[in-house]
Amino acid sequence: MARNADETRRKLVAAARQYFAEHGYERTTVRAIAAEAGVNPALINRYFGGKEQLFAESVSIDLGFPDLSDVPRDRLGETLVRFFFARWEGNAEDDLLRVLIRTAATNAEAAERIRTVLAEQVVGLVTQLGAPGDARHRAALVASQMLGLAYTRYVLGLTDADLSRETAVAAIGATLQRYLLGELT
Amino acid sequence: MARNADETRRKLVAAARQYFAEHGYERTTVRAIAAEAGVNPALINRYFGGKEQLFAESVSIDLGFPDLSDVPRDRLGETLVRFFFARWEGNAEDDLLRVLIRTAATNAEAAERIRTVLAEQVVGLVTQLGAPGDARHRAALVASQMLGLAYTRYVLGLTDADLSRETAVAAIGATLQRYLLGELT
DNA sequence: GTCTCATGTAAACACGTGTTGACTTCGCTG
DNA sequence: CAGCGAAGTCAACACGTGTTTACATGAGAC
Repeated sequence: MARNADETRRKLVAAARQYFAEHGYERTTVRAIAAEAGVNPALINRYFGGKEQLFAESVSIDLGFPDLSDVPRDRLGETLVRFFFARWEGNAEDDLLRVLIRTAATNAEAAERIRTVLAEQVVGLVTQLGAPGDARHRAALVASQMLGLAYTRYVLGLTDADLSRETAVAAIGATLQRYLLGELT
Repeated sequence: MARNADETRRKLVAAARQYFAEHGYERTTVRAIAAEAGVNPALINRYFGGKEQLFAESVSIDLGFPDLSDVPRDRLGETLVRFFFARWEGNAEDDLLRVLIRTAATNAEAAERIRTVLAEQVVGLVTQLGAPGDARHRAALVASQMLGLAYTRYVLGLTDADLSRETAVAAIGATLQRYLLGELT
């Protein structure tokens, strides 16, 4: 057994993300996480203080919006949808967004996290674009469409057969375009 | 103690819907349901066979789309959004849709239920409207937007301050209109 | 009124959970 | 190489869960 505290912590966080993403907070057990990490369950308490803290530490999130300054303003919506598809399907199973969407359904802290992300990052993006009207409203609209797409795809499990990638990019891109910059009346 | 099996079953189902809607499947306990119903926990097993079956029996769902035949075709989207707002905010706390959205996050059976509802009722509606292209795609788009709205409102807890009712009706109504009947390219 | 059986009660069971504390073992420092 | 502290192990604990079982009791039939 190689003894290295940092490595062990890293392995635990990785395993935690995977399990939390797949099963949500309640249904994942510390024993399963520890097993996946190849580590003793007691070490979760030693290093993180408990399941709750491991969750908090594992699920930090940054949407990491790309630089949109050189994107034509009339293609922002499409770009955003493509960006999210790429992000979601880049890392296979441990995406933090998925953890939160799944977990927020029954965990108040996770829901609060998402709200914070929306308030800080999405509202920020919208404000930066300088569209007329209430930036919060526009941000909430964008969130409702994007979280809905994420929910149907990654929680319900709808596939390309139900909604092909190209159709989604085109149709939802147009929607986001309007939510970001268009007329809302 | 009034002894009436049917009444007891009814009380249990009502309490179950409330708790499942509020906390999801995993976090609600049969003891809590029984307490809310003012009934002995053992009766859940006597009458339903267990927690799983009580859940299944409590959460049956029918979207109950209104008759849309006399709605002008260019106002279908708006009508649909208004319908959903009315439906969601009609019954205060025991809405079955909320149960499912929350629970599907970690419960495979609930996710399957929603998929069935979409496949049968939403695809049915779209087909009936006779729009060009793949009805499944259009239905999935509608679902992504409506479930996203439900998720941000009733799971994340965004309020009218984040997205006013009128803005939602107008903006999302226009989106649904396009998803139902418009050009998707 | 009494008998009977569905209805309701109470306690315990079996199990899985997160967590803890005492112990062992490795790796480094002198 | 010896000693010591950090890293890891093991077993048990305390608790909450869904469920079952044996028992009490009320309501309706005759």
